[in-house]
This record gives sequence, structure tokens and C-alpha cells, in this order.
Amino acid sequence: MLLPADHRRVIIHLDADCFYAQVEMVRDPSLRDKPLGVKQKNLMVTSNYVARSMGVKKSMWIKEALEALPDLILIDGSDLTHYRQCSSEISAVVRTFTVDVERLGLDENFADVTEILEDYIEESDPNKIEGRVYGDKEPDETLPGDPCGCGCRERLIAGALVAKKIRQQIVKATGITCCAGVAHNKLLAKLVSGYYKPNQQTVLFPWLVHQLMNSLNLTRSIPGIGSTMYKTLEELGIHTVKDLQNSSLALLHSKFDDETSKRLRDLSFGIDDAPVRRSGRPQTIGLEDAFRKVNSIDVVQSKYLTLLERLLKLLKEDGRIPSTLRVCVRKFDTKKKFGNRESRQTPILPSLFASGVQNVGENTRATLMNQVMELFHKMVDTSKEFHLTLLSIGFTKFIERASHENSISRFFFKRKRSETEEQDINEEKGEKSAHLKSFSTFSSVNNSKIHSLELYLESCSESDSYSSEGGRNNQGSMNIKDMLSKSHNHSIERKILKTLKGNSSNNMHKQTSVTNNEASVSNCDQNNGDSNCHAASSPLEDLSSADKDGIARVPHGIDEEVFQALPPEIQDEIILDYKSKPPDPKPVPKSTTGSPKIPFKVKTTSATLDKYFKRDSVRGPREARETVPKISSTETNAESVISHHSSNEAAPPERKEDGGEDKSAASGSSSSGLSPSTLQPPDGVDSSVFSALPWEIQKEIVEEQRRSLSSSSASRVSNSPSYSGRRREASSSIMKYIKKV
DNA sequence: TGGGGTCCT
DNA sequence: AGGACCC
Repeated sequence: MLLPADHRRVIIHLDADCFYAQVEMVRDPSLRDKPLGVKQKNLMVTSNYVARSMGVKKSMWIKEALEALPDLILIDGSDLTHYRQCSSEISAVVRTFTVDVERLGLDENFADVTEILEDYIEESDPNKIEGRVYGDKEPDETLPGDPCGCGCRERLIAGALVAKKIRQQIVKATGITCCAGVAHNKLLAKLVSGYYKPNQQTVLFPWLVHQLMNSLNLTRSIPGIGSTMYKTLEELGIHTVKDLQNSSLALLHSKFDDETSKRLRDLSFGIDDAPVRRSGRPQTIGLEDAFRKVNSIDVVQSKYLTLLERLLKLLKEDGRIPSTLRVCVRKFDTKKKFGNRESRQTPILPSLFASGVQNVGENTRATLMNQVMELFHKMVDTSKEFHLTLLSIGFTKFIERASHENSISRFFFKRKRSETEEQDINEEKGEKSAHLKSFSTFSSVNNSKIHSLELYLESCSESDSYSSEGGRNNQGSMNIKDMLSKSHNHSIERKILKTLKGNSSNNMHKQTSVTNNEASVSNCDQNNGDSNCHAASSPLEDLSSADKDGIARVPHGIDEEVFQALPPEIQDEIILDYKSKPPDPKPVPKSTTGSPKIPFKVKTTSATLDKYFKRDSVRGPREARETVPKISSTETNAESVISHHSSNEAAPPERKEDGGEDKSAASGSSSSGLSPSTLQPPDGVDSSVFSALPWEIQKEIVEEQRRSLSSSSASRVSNSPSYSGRRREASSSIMKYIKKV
């Protein structure tokens, strides 16, 4: 029944000790030796170890805590700003060891260190291990041999070394101490990380898994089994982990679906194949305020206003542009203590954040506030009495590309904000014809052909947000580098890229003296001494000064011609990308069979093109389904890279970074409209390629065909004012590349 | 019990 | 929009 156990991975779970309290102690070292508690409202959320030793535990009421210890120092931890900051620094440190880092809350991180083990295996002593071993009686017990024989012993010993180095680096960078658990899966690593408590680490060898699991008793203590499942299990007579191990799948089936039943069973045996999913930047940014009672609209409004103001600051730090606003309330309800929240959401007009998220004007604030109240009124009938206990607002569905593509985006998006805006608004309203309008309205100013291509390329690179850098979904699509390499399959794309470069680079730069993106970036530079903005630029600076020698730095596998033609900043990014991911570490299986069916409506890059641009996704359709109006602005905002952990005695070998940690909330729909009707590909054009192109481009191709057919006699067939000579050239150059070979 | 988050349905 | 889970 049980397959041979799989101990191939080494997972480290890191858990900061009494996180909030530690952060406060780092901020004010004089608190170190005093009993300290961090509270939120009436609840004590954490206490430091001094306080704990004096009887003040977690999750106590403030009242109780003060009764137990009148000298307790209390700090209000309702504002998570500092914790958030520290938390990202910790994750950033872990990420210098491996990019496979998953955050869980603010104080926990999983790291899959399997791939970096080689770098540490030699350094580690096969008979000694860092930290504690689960099941040992004393700190430096002799290690057992290898009852397993699969090599896991060695790997875990190396893993323990890695864990120790990570913890050292975290302390060095942030002053925060952590516990760590090292095991062959996430479940086990997590279960074991807290075994020896402050500032220690423990390794679990596979042969003690049963002992560990059986020691747990209640099923509730298995992460993944929450209160609801726990209750259901109880109803089935399953109370302990052992019960769960012995329960029949048939019994579980009576209450759970197939997958859940299997998962439960596996968990009870310590089996867990869940991957460490890279955490990107948050999918939602929200704020809550809880209280005993609010029953007047005025108070509601003022609470929301405060929340909104704070939220806009967070949004500014984040830099991305949200596309939906969510408002939430919790109504007083004696019965349900939990879950009685209601929420409503609404799309945000992209024009609201037209000038980025950096300087939100009064109008935007007012509009947002109106929307908040509108949503609120959908949930609460204020003509009657009401009793609320919580209000919250949040932004979701961010529009962005991976931050490492930022300068690439800037290259592609030298167009006026107003153009995008208009399109976005129109898209949002579903006004299909509007795209035509903007198409002709602006093309006299801007080279529309280029414009279309930009949009087109953007739509391709937008799917990249899921790629290696950003993606918690490692199914990721290709990023720019991938587009440029993997040569002949993608000749079309490469040539389009070339075309773009060749025809446009000149006028693109003249067109808009200062783009909004540039504005935002410099804005960002000014406005903070905060590490965020520097993170993205400094590695590039290093790099460009390091190897300036032209051709020699063309990465292997990239078309040299294309590469040389790219702007230096993009070259740098590509090189950086290459350096961080040397020769194809983990080839991603490419099957064309599983290609997700994407409704044509939501994606300009249809399935046909996906074949060329994207790797197959495991869970494809989910992201694809999300449609988000495109916005051209993207803010540089790699998570802060620790500046002070520079010295590298214990630093990880090589590997380092891997770009930013981005994830976009949705894959964008790209250019403005989808074709209201399908155009027929002209003769000589591959129909699958043709149909995959954005409608704008299709249209141009068709029109060009038409023109060339009636060519010699009538040179101005088109009644579109947008047709300039320049455009025609550009257009015909596309044809060369799209025609069947 | 707070003030956050994640993903799935 | 809500529910489950996590901290």
C-alpha cells in the first residue's frame, strides 16, 4: 500500500521566535531583558521569553496578563508595518540560499534546499550534525548509521548545515533568531521545527517519522487539519493521528472527497509531497479594524477613511496597480463567532491610478472612498439598526509584470499614458469599438504599428509574470530570455522582436519625453531611503560596470544579433537572468498535449501562441481565467535586499538571487479589444499564427494585403487617417515574418 | 481573540 | 462571495 518512502528532498522550515516581540526588541534593545508583550486590541499576541518565564503566555487577554504580571510592558502591535518589513528581510535572506522559498504568515518560511545541497555536502561532517536531532536525548549524541540507504542521512546532515547558515545570516541581517526544522517534506519540517524552542534547530530523520507522528495525538495538531476538518473527523470517531492512520479510506470517503481523504491519510503518516511554492509579492493588500461595536454611518465612514489612507501608503510601497477593490464587514452575531464576514468587490477604473500609485490625488481618494461606501451599503442596510464588529478594505488583482522585466517593460512601453488609459477604460466598459477609436486617434502621434507590436509583445511577456521569478506557479511561462533563446521554434517571435527594435527604437524614445514609468521610478528613488527601489537597480549597475565588453557577453543560446540590438539595460537584465539561472538547472517538461484551453475572450495570446511562448502549466486555466485590464505602468519593486548582510563568510555559495519575487495577480488581457469578428488570414499566411495575433495586427495585415493587391494604381486606399508611410513600412515588414515559410 | 494572508469552490 | 486553511 505504501509506496517506498521518498526522501529525495530536503526542506527547511524556519520559524522566527516570538516574532513581533523580537522585532520590538530589535527596535528598542532596552526592552531585551524586560518582560514584553505585544498586543492587538484586548489580546496579547506575543510575549518575549522573559515575559513567558513569568507566566505571560501567548493568546492571553491583556487583563489576565496584567494580573499575572503588572510590570509587563505592552506594545501595541496593531500596525504591522515593522513586522512586515522585517519579515520580508528575513525571506530575502533565505532567498539568497535558494529561490524556492514559501512564506507562511509573517514569521515562517519554507525553503527547499535540495538543489543546493551539493554545495554543502562536502563541508559537512557525516558524523556530526548541526543542532538537535529529533529523538535525541542530549545535544551531541552519536548519529545512527543509515538505516534507509537512500542517501537521505547525508542530505539531511547537509541540510542541517544549510539551516544553521541561514539562521546565522538572518540574525546577522535582522537581529532576529529563528528555529528551524529540517526534514524531507514540508509537513515534517514544520512539525519538527518547534521541537527545541528558542533559537534552535532540529533535524528529523525518516526512520523516526512514525515516532513523531504518533506523538502528536490529536489530528488537530497536523497542519492542514483545521477546526472544521477536526470536528468532522471527531464525528467519524477519529480523534488521534493514530486513529487517522488506522481509519479506512471508505470511512473518510463518507465525509471527504477522494483527494482530501487521501491527503488526510498521507498526512497522518507524515507523507506530504506538497512542493515549496515560491511566494511572490502578495496577491492582496488589505487592512482591517476590529472593534466591539460600530453602529453609526459616520463612524463607519471615518474608519474606512483611515483604513483607506493607510492602505494607499501600503499600495505606494508596493508599487503595483490594483484592479479591484474589496470591502468587508463583520456583523455582530452571537451564534457564529467566525466566518460571518461579508464582502463586496468592484473593479477599479485603471484611470484612477493612471499616474501610478505613487501620488494618489484627491480625486482618486474621493472616488475610492465613494466606492467603498457604495460597497458598504450593498451589505448593510443603514436605514435600520446595525451592529458591526469589523471593517476592512483591500486591493487585489494587481497588474504587473515580473519586476526584473521592468526595464524591458519600459522599453516596450514608451507610449503615452493617456493612450493606455483610454483603452483600459474602454476595455473595462466592454466597449469593443473603443479600441478602434484609440487606434486611429493616436496613431498620428504615435507609430501605431509599433504600438500594436508593443501591445502584442506585452501580452506575451505578461504571461511571463508567472515565470520562474514571480511564479508561485512554477508552471510558469517563458520570460524574455526564453523568448530570445530556444531559437528556431520561436523564429517568428524573435523576428518580431527584431522588427520592433529596428523600426521603432528611434522614434519611441522621442515620442514621450518623460514617461510615467520613468517618473514613477525617479519618484521612488526620491521618496525613500527604503531599500525597495535600490534593490532592482543596484545589481544591474554592478553588472554593467563589471562586464562592458560587448560581444563577449552575449549569453549562450541567445541570438547574438538580436541581443546586440537590444538596449543595454535589457542586455543587462538578460545577462543577470542567465547568471542567476546557469545552464538549465531544472528542465521544465514541455509537453504540448496538456496545453490549457483558454477562452479566447480573456487572452490575446491564445492557445496557439501559448504553445510558443509558454511552458505548459500544471494548473493553467486558473490564471488564464483572470482577466485584468492592462495597464502599462509597472513599478520597480523587488523586495528589499538586505544591505547589511553583505559580508559573506557564511553566505551561500554562488547561487544568490534570482531576480525579484514577483507574481502578478492575473495574466493580462493585452491589447485593447478582442476581435468582434474573426478576420480571415490572407493568402500565404499561416492561419494558426494569424489567428493567434491580436486583432489589431490581424487587421493591419489584412489591410496591408488589400493595399498591396490594389497597390500600384491607388496608393491611398485606406481611409484611416492613421495610415502613414512609416506605418506601411513597418507593416510590410511584419508580413515577411508571418508568411508561411 | 487580532490583523493579516493563502487557495479552492 | 464565501469557505477552508495558515500565522
